[in-house]
Formats: sequence, C-alpha cells, structure tokens
Amino acid sequence: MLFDKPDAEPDNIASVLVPVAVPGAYTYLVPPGEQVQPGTIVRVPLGTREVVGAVWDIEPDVAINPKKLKTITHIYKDARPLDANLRRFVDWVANWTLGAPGMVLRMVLRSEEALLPEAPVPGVRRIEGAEPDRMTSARQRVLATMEDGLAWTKSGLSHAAGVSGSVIDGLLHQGVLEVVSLPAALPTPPPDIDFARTNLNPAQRRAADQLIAAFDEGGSISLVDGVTGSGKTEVYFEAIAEAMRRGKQALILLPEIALTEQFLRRFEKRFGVYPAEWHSEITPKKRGRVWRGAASGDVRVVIGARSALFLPFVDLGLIIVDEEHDAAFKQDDRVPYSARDMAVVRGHISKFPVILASATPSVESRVNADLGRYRHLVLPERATGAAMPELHAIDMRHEGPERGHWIAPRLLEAIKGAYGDGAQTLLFLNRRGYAPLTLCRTCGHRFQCGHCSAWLVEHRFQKRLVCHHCGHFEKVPESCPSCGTVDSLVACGPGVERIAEEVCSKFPEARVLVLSSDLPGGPDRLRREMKIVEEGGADIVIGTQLVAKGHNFPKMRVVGVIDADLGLANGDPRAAEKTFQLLGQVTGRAGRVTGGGLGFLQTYSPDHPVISALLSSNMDDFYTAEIAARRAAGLPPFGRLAAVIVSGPDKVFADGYVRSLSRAAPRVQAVTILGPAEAALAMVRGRYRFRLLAIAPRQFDLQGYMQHWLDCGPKPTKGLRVQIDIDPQHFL
DNA sequence: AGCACGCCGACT
DNA sequence: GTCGGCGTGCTC
Repeated sequence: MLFDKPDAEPDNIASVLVPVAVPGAYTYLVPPGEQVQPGTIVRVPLGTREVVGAVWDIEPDVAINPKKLKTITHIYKDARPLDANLRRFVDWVANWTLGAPGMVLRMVLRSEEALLPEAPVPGVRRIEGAEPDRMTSARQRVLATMEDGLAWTKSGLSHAAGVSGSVIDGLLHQGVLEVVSLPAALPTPPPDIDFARTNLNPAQRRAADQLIAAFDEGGSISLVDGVTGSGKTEVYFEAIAEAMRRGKQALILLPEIALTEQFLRRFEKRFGVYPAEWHSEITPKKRGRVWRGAASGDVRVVIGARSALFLPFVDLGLIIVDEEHDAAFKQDDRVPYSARDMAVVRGHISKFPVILASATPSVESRVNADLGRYRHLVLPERATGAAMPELHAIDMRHEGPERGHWIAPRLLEAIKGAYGDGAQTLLFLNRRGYAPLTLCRTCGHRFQCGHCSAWLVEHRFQKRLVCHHCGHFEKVPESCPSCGTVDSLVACGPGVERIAEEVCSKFPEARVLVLSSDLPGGPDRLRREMKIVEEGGADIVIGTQLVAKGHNFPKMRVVGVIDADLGLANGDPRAAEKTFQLLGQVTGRAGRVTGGGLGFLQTYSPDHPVISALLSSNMDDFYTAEIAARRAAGLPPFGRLAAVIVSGPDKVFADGYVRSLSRAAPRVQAVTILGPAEAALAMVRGRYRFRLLAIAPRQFDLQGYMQHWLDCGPKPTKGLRVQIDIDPQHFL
C-alpha cells in the first residue's frame, strides 16, 4: 500500500505513551512549528476523548496508516520533560509487572494541577511617596510593617500589622498601596541541614558514617536493622543531610498508616521544617505543588506513601524505605508493584543509595544482607539507653486462665502492678469484634457468611454478625436460624471487645480503651485516641494490629499478647514471618522510654521458632530458623522465587477459596503477592525452581498462559493477575 | 418500543 | 482506563 502523506515525515511525528492499557506507544503528528523531545508532556486525542501522555523513546512496533494519525493538541511547555532515568524506570516497572507502560506513566502523571504553572498570588505593595488622606493608628501600623518596601499578601499583612482586612482595602482604594503578583508559595521551605545536630551514640554514629560513605559508591543498598527505639530514624536523617549537602533530593517512603504527625515533628526537630508530604489524602492543590517542586528542585525532601516513588524528581539522590517489611508497600490493584523493590530499582537506575530500615526486616532483605548484596547495619541497643523489654512466655496448657476467661493469672498480676504504679498496659489481640465464632448450643449451627464461607464475627457494640472477609453483616438473631431454639447461641473465643469486658470486670476503676479499626468515628477518632494513650489518658489499652504501627507510647510498661499463636497456622507461607514481625513490633512498644518494660506471650506452643526467637530477644534466631524451615519445605531459595500466583476476577472469592482450600488440605499453602514478568518467564524456561502453592479460583493453565505470553508477547488477560513475590535483585 | 446492564474490542 | 456498540432481558 502506498502512503504518501507529506506531513507525516519522521520529524513531524512523535511516539507518545498514553495512560491506557495498550502494549506500547502511539504515534502522533507534532503540530507545525512545534518541537518535542522524549519526556515532553503532551495532550493528545484518544478515541473520543483527550488524555495527557508523554513523548517516549520507544518506536511504535506497528506501522499504521499515516492518514489515521492525529495531532498533538497541547504541549505542556511549563512542565519539565520527564528525564531519561524516569522513563527507563517507567519501562522497567511496566516490564516487571506485566503491565502496560502507559499505566505506569499514569502513576507519574497523577496530578493534573501540576502541569500548569500555579497562578501567582495577589499581593500588595506600597506605592512610593503616596500618603493616605488621614493617618490613623491602624494605617500607621500597616505602613510601619511595610517599611522594608517588600510586597505582602493581604492576609499576611493584616496579621502582621494586627489590623483587619478593611484597613488594607482602604489604603488600596486611596492609592497608597497597589496590587502586585507574588510568585506562588513553595510547598515547604527547604530543610536546614544544620538546624539541630543530633547526638548519636557510637553505634548510631558508625551506621550513619557508613550510610554517608555509600554516596560515593554510585548506587548501593543498605539495610538498617535496629531494635525498636534504637534510633534508626536519627541515623537515616544523617543520610538525608548528606544528600542535601551534595545538592541532591531525598525521598522517605513510609507505609501509609505511619504518615503520622509524630514523624513529621521528628523531621522538623532535626531540620527545622516539615518535609513535603505526598499521599492519597493530600489536597489536589498541594499535590500539584509538591509534584512541581519535585520536578523543579524547589522541594528537597519528600515524605510519602508508596506512590511518591513515581514523582518526577529532577535530582533524586536518596530513597529511604522505612518499615521496609510492611505489606502496605505492595500495591494490589491496577499496576501491582512493591514500592520497596521498585525503590531499589529506581536507585539502581539512577545510581544513588537506597536505605531499607526496619526493626523486623523481611526475610528476603535479611537474605540479601547475609549474601552481601546489601550492606547490613545493625543497631543492637536502644538509643535512650532503656533496656529492651523482658519477654516471658505464658504456657496456656499449664497456667492458663479459668474457662471463659482469656487473661492468665501471671499477666493479670503484671497488669495490676503496672496499674498500681500509674503505668500503662497494652493487651494485643489481632481480632476485631467480640467473638470470632458463634454457634448454637442446641444443634451446633455455626454462623457462616453466605458469600465467602468465612465465620461471621460477633460485634457486640454494634449488635451485628460481621464477615471480616467481604464486609457482609447481619443482625444477631434472637433464635437459632437452623433449629429455632431461643437463647441458645454461644460465643466462642475472644475478640478485643471480649477482652475489654474481662479487663473491666477485673479492673473496674481503670480507664480502659479499645483501639480497633472498626469502631465508629473513623480515622479521626483513632488519631484522637492514640493521642490520649500517648499522653497517659488511659490505663489499659486493648488493641488490634493498628497499635503495632507508627505510634510510640512512652508510658507503656507492660505488653500482653493474648494469643501469640494466632496467625501461625493460617495457610500462608509467610505466616511465621508475618507473626514474628507483628509480635516484634507490638512487644517493642513496652518500656520504650521508662526503663524495664515487660512483655508476655500467651501461647500453646512456647517452643515454636517464632515464639522462642522472640523470647530470646535474638532476632537472628528467627531468621536462621525461618530460612531453614523454608528450605526444608522445598520452597525455592529467597531472592529466587517465593511463591505464587493468582487472584481471580473477584478477590474476595479468591481469598475465600484459598482459605477453604488450606483448611481442607493443610499442606496446600497459598499467598498472593506481587511479581515480575521475568520471573514468570524464568519459571517457564525452567531457570528457577518454583512450586505452585495456590490454584486459581477457576481451573487455570498457568504454564500454558506463560507459554502464550512468551510466544505472543504480553497480552492482558481478563480476570487474571499473575502475582509472584520475587526480589528484583536478580535482574538488576 | 425503550432502556438498563454486561461483555467486548478499539483507542495512534 | 474509558468509551461506544451491540446483545440480552426486562419494564412502562
């Protein structure tokens, strides 16, 4: 076929990545007289609408009829083109996740406001020589405040001079002041490297020095592995200071939940200002400012949730992933990625250091450290000098509480002691509601969710039976729906509400607080209540896993884990790891500032490697045992490939399926996690050992799918997501 | 007939 | 991801 459209000469066309799930870039005509380069952000027609995309380096692989080509409708000249490293990163992530590059680009271009320059702020300035008709004391104060001749915003001026806005309006009206345009405000002023130097203890100093030395290595990874309270944050703050000294920007990634006021205040204490924030709840206006600030270099330090990893930093020189073991770094929808792994990739591409920090590192990070791929920096002691809490097992087989109670006598004694001294106790049980299972005493009927076959959990405050899997709920009935007997329903096992009931009966005078995500009032109430605990406004706190994260409770002396075995046998190959991390974080809350914390683990299996490692306070015991256990179970070596695959079109259904599967066949284990194209390919090519641990909700030929993918290239398949948890180290 | 809903394919 | 087209099935 002959295409002879003279306009479609190569210099008039451009590859544009559009934010939709198509396999590659599309071709557009560049408007006459205009110029674009790779990275230029443009608006293009796509189907019936217009979308924002970016000019890309890759050539479209299908030649299309030049007559079909549409023309770029707008070039965002005020937005800095995305640099080559960021473009490589986008391509890399797309390849890794089997996703469309356009969908990854979409994560970069998530702020529409960012693409246009911010409207200048109106301000006022003194007109040289002009005087008001009458001088009043309010006018006097305004003019005195403006002595320096600089321009002010109206609100800033009225505040500074202590007058109302109408005084300024009056002066404007008289021609004494004029309206001028002020440049838009920065999202935050630059941090001051020398604002308040921290006194580091020798271990912290050594770690900080190594992090600083890492800047000369052009891209290396450090695992900062320190017990709760060891001052990891202060140590990596020194790396941030070093990045700034070298004129580089820094990014701190935190799991969403930990984006707390508390952390921002710590940053302010060291650097004099709050860092720029980036997370899902930031307002569009601020979002635009931070995006633009990152791209222009006006913003030097960003603290954000995982999506901050896709900001277009002009000169990024450091990424810190704090609480690197946290599952919140994994995105499960749209482009499934692990921000921790992709941070490592971004650092590798741009050749700058990446720091992973945790008191309970993930097994794969520990393995990478042991193998020498990561620099391993250990902070063995609390920075304050406070001792680590003394942990004790309470063997429920021998010293458990009486029937129908859940707190063992020894733990009760400890609570009593702390309460008597005015110190706080935390009781941890990772189970919301009153009781996890309700059954009929007469006929044995068990309340089950009609959607997903999980047990319905009684929530006594709300008078409901709730499915914790799919959110389905129903009223607690008066009589058994199966045999009709009235008053025959019995609650089995404890939830936090039931523990609270027991605590209240044993300590009727104590101030008892339940911290659970499902209580009415939402995040605001939780934030308030966390603050109450922090300030000592509660004596006994009963909490689910949300007490494990982010917050620091300085007055907590005793921590009691009601059921330390919970979660150890739930069919997830990471069960031991997750439990270790959770209990490690929770028990770390004890005695963090006030010396001599006490921890109790109520357990039926005190010899389980997770429990005994926690008791020995030697974290290495856990990693050694866990690595050996996974080897023995035939799981592939870490960093090669762990696990599996599959969630179906309906994730709830898939989860329910996996649960019932592991109940029916305890040896079948399942995980759903994130993963890479290369791993899938390697799997098909037989380069890696793997074991299929879970099965898709429907009969699914994984091997066949992968082969097809190999033969025909990536093809989005409806209703299927391939998710493999693998460490990108092998592919860098 | 008229419309709500779901599935499918195209989008340069 | 988003839209339009088209089929199915149900209601005014």
